[in-house]
Amino acid sequence: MRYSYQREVIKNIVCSTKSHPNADWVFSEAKKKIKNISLGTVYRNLKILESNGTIKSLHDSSQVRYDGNVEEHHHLKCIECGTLIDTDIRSDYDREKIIKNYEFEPDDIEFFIIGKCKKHKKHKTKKQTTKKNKEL
Amino acid sequence: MRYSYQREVIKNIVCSTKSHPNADWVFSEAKKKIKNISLGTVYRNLKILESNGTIKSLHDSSQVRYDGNVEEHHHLKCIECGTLIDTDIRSDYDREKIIKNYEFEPDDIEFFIIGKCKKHKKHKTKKQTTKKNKEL
DNA sequence: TAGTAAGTAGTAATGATTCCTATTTATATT
DNA sequence: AATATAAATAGGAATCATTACTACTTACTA
Repeated sequence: MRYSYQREVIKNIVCSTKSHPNADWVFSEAKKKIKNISLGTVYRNLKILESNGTIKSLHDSSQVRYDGNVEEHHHLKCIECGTLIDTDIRSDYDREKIIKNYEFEPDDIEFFIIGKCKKHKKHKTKKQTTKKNKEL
Repeated sequence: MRYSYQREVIKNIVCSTKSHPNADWVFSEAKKKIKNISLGTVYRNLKILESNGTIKSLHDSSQVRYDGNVEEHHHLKCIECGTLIDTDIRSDYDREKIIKNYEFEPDDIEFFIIGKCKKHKKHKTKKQTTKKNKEL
């Protein structure tokens, strides 16, 4: 594959944030470096970088988000604000069983815990419930 | 909520298939019963049925699919054809740890094993490799 | 049986993504 | 270094899933 400055910039943007950006955010960041970069270029290169294994894609409800952290890790997804939070949770499954029972060739997994982040959850956890809170 | 025949038909369509249909397929099935039903009605009612807990939604890369089976179960997703296959795999995580470490209120999980279904995988499993195959 | 608010049909609008094409550019070759 | 050429880009049009809008219809209430 031929070198492209645009691709280099896009890669660096995705790989230097933990914010799981979508194409549009990458586009507006890229414009800061390359004033006339086009949105199509951003989409094309994000796909290339993904098939490269340089970045990963996460399927949000209505859009694709990208992650520069390609180490296996999973996310918490807030139903209120859509925020994706990196976690260190592990998720194992019986790979051999899948191959045998479903004649399926597993390649990767996509695991989200859906719920409410600290900004949007209703109840405090027990740990946070202090005497003061109880008195209210 | 008021009764609606359209919603009833839509519910029955989703709940009587294992094909994880998208809105468009539900629409074309619904038209067989209600000739002038509108696509907007299908979308609106699918959302209502989901927030009801009557059906669940699955986020495909580019569209939303629905599942009338609301029992906890996960899916295999073929990267080649997009097919979703029901499985009996379990996926557990440490709920208390998530609550404590991330101040997150887990509500549900979304777990996909991504790979290739039997129609699209390249290699046969050991189980399927017979003497005959070896001789080819 | 009439009133009314919820639901619908039909269509326009939106938003994310892909496609198209003339132009530019990285790089291999002379 | 100059040239050829295939890959990549910019800019804009097209597509596809989904949502929004609005006048009309209908389930249910009093």
